[in-house]
Amino acid sequence: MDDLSTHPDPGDSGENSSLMLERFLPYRLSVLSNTVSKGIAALYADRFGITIPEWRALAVLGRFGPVTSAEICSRTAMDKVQVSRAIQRLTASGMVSRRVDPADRRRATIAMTAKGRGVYREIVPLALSCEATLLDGLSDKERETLSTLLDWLANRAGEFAEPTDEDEHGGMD
Amino acid sequence: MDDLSTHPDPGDSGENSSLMLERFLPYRLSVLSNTVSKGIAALYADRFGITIPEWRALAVLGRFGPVTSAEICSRTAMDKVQVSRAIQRLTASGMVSRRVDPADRRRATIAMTAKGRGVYREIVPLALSCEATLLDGLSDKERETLSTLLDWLANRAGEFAEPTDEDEHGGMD
DNA sequence: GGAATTTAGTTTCATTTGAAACCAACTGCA
DNA sequence: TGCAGTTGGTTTCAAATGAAACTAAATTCC
Repeated sequence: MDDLSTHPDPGDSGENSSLMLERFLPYRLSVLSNTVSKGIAALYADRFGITIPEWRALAVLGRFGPVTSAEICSRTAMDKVQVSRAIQRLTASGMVSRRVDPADRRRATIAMTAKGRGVYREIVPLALSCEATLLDGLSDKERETLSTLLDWLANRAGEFAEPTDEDEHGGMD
Repeated sequence: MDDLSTHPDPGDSGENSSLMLERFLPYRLSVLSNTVSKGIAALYADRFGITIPEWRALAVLGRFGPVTSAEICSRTAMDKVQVSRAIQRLTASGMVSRRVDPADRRRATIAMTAKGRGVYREIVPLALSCEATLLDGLSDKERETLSTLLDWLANRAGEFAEPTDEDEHGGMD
């Protein structure tokens, strides 16, 4: 009874005429993701005064060290405007510093400050414990299955989001 | 290699010091959900000129017939402002009609118009086919597992989103 | 060398969103 | 009655967002 079929009544004459929103995969993903994101956003906001885009940028910096905005873009699935604004805020709050690359003066290298590293080191365990809470009670096997399924969906979604290109003029951004 | 552990290096001295964003569950959910939602939103927008909140409202109306705004809220996980605006747009585009309940003149009953029903009947199969595309290639067993896991996560997320009440003054809305 | 193009990142502007205030109608209940 | 809450739903206002325009630097191609 816990399946993924989205029809209310099985004896539903041939063509699909109704739909159970609450079983509809895109809807469920959206609600789940929003619930999780809001919870986490609230946590980050009132404990560290940062938003999710800022956290994502920090996460990249924490793992890969000083990088350019462009690298943050590609590693966080955020667009360049979001990243630009996140960096602005992080700079304003003294978590990161920007220094123009002398070799290519359009680029700037973003690095965490001591303060940024401090916050980062505080957030990481918190983030991990959120994740752990979410997963608590699932076996390793189940977690692996979940992970595999999510990757699967992400791939499929990626495909059908970009309409195979070819008729579309440019790329995305 | 496709597990859900979010650490980069296993030999990571005791306390968690780094995190792989791209394996972090909340992040993955967010990216996945956004990809799916954007794809669908684009589809609905240029084929029917409606947004996702409007689609959700139609989905409820299509399955449960005339209902109040409040019922749309509770069945779509949208808040009353979103619903109010969705109904406004749907009314403007002639998809639904509102009639004030004479018994309680604050309430209004929302019903689909013939036009709304037409659109609804067109969207449903399209929505289902999107979902089918996403799931295409998964066995029934896998789909069921996915569904179960999503429900699980949704429950856990629901818990940790509302901080057990008790210290929080009001509820949420 | 220098005009035309591309690239990195920011800013502008119009729209979307959310929270809180609000309004109007209903429900106690004194 | 009649006035202190509630409740259903809308409006207002400020902040978040996204698309497109823009700036400045680098690169390409004559």
